[in-house]
Amino acid sequence: MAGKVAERRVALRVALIDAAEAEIEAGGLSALKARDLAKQVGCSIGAIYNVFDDLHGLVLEVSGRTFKKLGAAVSASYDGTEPPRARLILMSNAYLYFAAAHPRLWRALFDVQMPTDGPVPEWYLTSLGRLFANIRAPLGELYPDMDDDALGLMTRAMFSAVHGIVLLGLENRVSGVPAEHIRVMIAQVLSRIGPELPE
Amino acid sequence: MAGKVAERRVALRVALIDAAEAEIEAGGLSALKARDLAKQVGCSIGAIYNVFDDLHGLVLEVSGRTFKKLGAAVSASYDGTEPPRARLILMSNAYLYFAAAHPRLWRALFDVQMPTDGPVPEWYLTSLGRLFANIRAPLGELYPDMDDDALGLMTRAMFSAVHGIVLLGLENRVSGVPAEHIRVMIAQVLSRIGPELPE
DNA sequence: TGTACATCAGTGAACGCGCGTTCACTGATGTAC
DNA sequence: TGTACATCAGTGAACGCGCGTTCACTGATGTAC
Repeated sequence: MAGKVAERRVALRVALIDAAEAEIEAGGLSALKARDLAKQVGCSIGAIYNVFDDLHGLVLEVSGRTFKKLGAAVSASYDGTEPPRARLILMSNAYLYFAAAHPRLWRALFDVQMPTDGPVPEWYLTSLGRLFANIRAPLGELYPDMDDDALGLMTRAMFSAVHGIVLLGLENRVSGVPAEHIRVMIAQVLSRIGPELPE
Repeated sequence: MAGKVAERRVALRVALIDAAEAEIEAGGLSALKARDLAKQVGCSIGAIYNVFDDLHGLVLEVSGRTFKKLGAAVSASYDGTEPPRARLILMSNAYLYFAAAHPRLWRALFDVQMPTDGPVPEWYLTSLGRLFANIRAPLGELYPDMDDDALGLMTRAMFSAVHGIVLLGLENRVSGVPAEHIRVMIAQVLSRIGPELPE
């Protein structure tokens, strides 16, 4: 049974990621404490550092997981038969509901300090790329004459716009409102996105 | 000269606010340290607490100032004769340029912890109200049949959308791009905001 | 199968650092007479 | 104007706390023979 130790290592890793996720979901990134994690999974503080380089590695692991779930939620929100504008709205609503259901995990996605040396990790770019591809397709249908660069910018613009509406909508500060209102705001903007208008 | 002491108090307050602003502009909210401030204005650490309850009060003061400047920049960006869509774009660009010129002060605006008891301070609501009024007017021209509630939501939606585009655009993470590209993204979205479209 | 040894997971007290805030003290400023 | 006193701005060393991370030690697991 050469694997008994290795198995335990893996189990500890998973347990720690689970615990970190729960911790972040409950109190946000800043609520993640080594001592709490150790208590929650029933190991010593030192054991964490046998399995992770530091807490930050743990946070990245949680964020990777969150991003995958978010991508899955968005992908599952449409079936591809909808007209493009409707599809954009469906995806945006999926984004909104995910963010509303897991506000702190979602926030953590944008608050994690990315490693400063070898830039943004691979899983991040992959997940982001997948998300953007989902948005780009209907925009391509909507604007068949747009060239690739413009479409790329438009994709980022649409994502950012929806993100902004969800972000400020979920905060109490600027315009904290019920999710239903946020849904309306998204629809207000997206359902008015048409061909370019003069003036 | 009953005022000599009082004058010094005021001068110290102002110097501290100036120093805090410089500190935040240079390194973000988290770079604000009591020791640095004291060194910068040439007073002792304790003197800060003679004039402010705590560092947080100082941060609020800086944020109030930033918000005023931001509002002034947006207000100055149009003269009211432009067609509404063009005016929205002018204001958005002013917002973008302010954020790009003072990214950390601007970020601090959204990151300051608001007092938990008596909610958001008065200056914040006033500044925000003024900003929203600027946006609401052209939207009202654009959608004369919209009722007040819908116009309110639309105002928040437009602000949030532009905010999102600027926010993610200025970050290196999701879609860090030169300001010129961000300008294009804003225009792409805003110049397509028209009447509601079927489907 | 049994024994001796090596490895490394596991432990948690202790280290180290950053940093906001306090507090006992001092001396300049202002007031009373 | 001069003197005695009170106030309070100003000082900076020290407190206190949180918290990530280390490290010397232990004991279970796996390996060699």
